[in-house]
Amino acid sequence: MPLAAPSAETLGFARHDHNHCVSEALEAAEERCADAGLRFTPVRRRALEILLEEHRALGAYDVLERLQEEGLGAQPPAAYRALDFLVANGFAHRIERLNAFIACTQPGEDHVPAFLICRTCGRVAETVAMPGKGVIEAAAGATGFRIERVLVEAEGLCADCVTEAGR
Amino acid sequence: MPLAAPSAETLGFARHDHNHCVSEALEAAEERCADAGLRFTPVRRRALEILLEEHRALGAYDVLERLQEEGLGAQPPAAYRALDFLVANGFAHRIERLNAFIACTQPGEDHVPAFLICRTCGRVAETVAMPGKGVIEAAAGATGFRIERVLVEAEGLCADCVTEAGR
DNA sequence: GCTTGTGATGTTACACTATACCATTTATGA
DNA sequence: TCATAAATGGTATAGTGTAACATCACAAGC
Repeated sequence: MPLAAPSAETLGFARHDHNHCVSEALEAAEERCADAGLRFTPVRRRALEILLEEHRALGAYDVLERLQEEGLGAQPPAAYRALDFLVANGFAHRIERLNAFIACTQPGEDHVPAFLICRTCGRVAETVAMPGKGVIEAAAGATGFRIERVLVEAEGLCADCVTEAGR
Repeated sequence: MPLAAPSAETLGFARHDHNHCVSEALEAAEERCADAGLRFTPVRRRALEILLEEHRALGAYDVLERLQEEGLGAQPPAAYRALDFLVANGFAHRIERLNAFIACTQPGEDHVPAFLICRTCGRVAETVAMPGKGVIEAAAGATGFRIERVLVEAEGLCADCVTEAGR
């Protein structure tokens, strides 16, 4: 990520103050866990921080590797447990297409997340599936299917990579 | 699948003549391959047939197991190659949520498939994401992201399992 | 303070999913 | 018929995920 200003990186695909974005998200998570009576343990906190550090999806083993460097859990279950906690409580999402995880950019709000995955640079942006579940609800309703969770993932090229490819 | 009539099963979640549904799909595939100059080899044909036999998503190793029984390829690559061919040419879809494959119920037509996955009985129905890619296009457009493929998968309970659970 | 129960963590071992790589065969067109 | 590309056969291994059990830490109640 070649950028001039040290603290300006890309959120999803838009510029923003990343340091601030990370610390703020961590504090918010801390607070929400306290309110909800959830234990925001060191491994969980660090796992979230690792995910927040980049707007890419990281594999469980990528996260594990970094946790290991700091003596926080050495085996796969450690990473999976922390990640499962984050996903279950809305602090992170699992990107099925990539078998990977990414920090949620709008935790706390109840939403149907949708992801834009750049197949070239690997960056991922989270947005919201516009009409919510509406997309598929009609079809589901007709057959009596009760939707509990919807997963929307789009694959393609981000603006930067489109430009790159156009040259 | 406890059903009275032998040839009536469930397409997605709706009743239909399954034998007919299988043979028709196979013939259609045969024809489309001939037209497109694709080679519909025995392994590929049989792999599609295996998928068509049930309206569930089968793992690559499930398919492999059945292929082995008939001497059509013994190693994982055999199954993955056949499945990749089917997916690449629109005869089947990959369900990311399940790391599994399912026969396409509307081959030939250009569509954005959406799946209803019952988390209890494992059956999967294919429908169409109503406003097509529209769901996510707005957000994508704003950031200059160029969508190439959209994946929509809903998880929940099918009508039968809702009834079951309600008891 | 002690106990006790619950949830979190540590650890081993293994199951499942997927692909890189190279050899061989088969079909197709020049 | 030969050259080429595509398909298949096969080995080995990489990558992803979890079951099962032991242990530990913490908070609630005695």
